[in-house]
Amino acid sequence: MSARRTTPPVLEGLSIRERSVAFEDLTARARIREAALEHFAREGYDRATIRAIAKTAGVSAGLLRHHYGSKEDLREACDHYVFEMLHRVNAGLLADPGTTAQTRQMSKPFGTYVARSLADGSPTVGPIFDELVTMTEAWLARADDSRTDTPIVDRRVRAVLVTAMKIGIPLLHEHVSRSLGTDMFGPEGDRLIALGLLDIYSHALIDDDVATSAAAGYEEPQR
Amino acid sequence: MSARRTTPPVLEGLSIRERSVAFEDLTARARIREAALEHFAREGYDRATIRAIAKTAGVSAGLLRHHYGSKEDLREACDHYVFEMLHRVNAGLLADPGTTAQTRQMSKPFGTYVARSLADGSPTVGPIFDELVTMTEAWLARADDSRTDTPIVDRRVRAVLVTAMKIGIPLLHEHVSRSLGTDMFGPEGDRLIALGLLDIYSHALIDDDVATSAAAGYEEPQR
DNA sequence: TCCAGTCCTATACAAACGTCTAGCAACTTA
DNA sequence: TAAGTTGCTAGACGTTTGTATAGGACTGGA
Repeated sequence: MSARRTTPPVLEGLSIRERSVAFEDLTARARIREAALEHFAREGYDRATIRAIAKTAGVSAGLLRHHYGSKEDLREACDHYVFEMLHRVNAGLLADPGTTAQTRQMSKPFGTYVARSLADGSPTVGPIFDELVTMTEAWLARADDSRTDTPIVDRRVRAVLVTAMKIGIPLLHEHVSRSLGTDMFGPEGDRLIALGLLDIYSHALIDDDVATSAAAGYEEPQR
Repeated sequence: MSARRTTPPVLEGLSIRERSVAFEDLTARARIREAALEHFAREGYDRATIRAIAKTAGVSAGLLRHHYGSKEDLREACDHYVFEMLHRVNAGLLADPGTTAQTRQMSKPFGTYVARSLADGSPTVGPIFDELVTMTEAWLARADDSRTDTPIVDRRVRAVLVTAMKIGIPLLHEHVSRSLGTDMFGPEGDRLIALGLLDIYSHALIDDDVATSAAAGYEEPQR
């Protein structure tokens, strides 16, 4: 297939479903992993079944066990895979921050998987959350520079909250899409969300004096 | 038990676990409901089992079925119960907005249940999300009044995002608590989060011009 | 006293699940 | 050619799950 390559160089060899390489051309082992990522992200770890994943991958349930051992081992393999993928995406973004919109689109399936895994309580995704918090913290540092007053709580705390909040959106994709009137993973929903987040992040949602007076009630433990 | 009543009048007859009435004094039917709320909120619908809920309630699995029919019916009963509770809390807050800190604490178990149900895809909690969005929308209206520029997206869209983000925090309570170094449902974590949210909501996180330039890339569909 | 209804337990059942074993076919290596 | 390794399927096993049924204990009214 020599069609014009639409994959940005940053994501070379990263995603599968969205790239030019066909799903059927993958090895069975890779197909199982892709199918597992899909099922885990969409249905969660518990609802997803070995047999359904195997069926999506076009193999038997026995082969899945042959390659990955157990369901828990399969999840760990997916976690490590996504972990490495996100690192590569991140490194690529640092080197070439131009193609943000496209990479956003490409890394989306990984994002939903991470979000779902975090909510499901996967034992190995904790470091990913911590890393996202650290990235947010560095991002918040810039905002704190152009700020006159002193924040009432540590930057780390705010980074944790912003990170968790951001992940909440794909976690509630069903209700977000319904309320938006369009699929939030589609191009229209994606645009709405991106613009909405930019607007929210660039404006204060409550008055400063209202916030400080409300914060006063929390400064000392309530009786 | 004639100890000083700590329950604010707003929540009269609302929560159970945190009130003076003992869990053992409830009818079996109520104990089952309370146990189900606890298990569904903590473990999610799939991981929670009929038998475990019955054991927590101190009854047999058969009695659970006798009172509630099926697991799905039990979930619906919990949904409707929480739905009504939140309405009463909301009505009470409108009538007497003074005891916000305490009511926050009291309505927290319901909040985590709603959050988990929304993420689990419960069929009957959709309206709750829509209602929360509407409340957020009214709340955003005040912020829009004291604003000079025109928002780039509809207020409804921003309300949806803010609502989903807020719910994301209890959904990721495990990682939030770990990153915070303290249980986010404890008094210390609760204070940190309340203050953190106030700080975040009362300040812009990115510069306005940066946002507008970034938004420009989304105004027209990318090629 | 009898009877009907309610509350409750114990046990059984069918389905679905993760896991395991046996075995076949193709390819590689000695 | 023989033996070993790898990729793969089919089927069975034991457990757990939601659900169903039979029956006991208690209560209130006729």
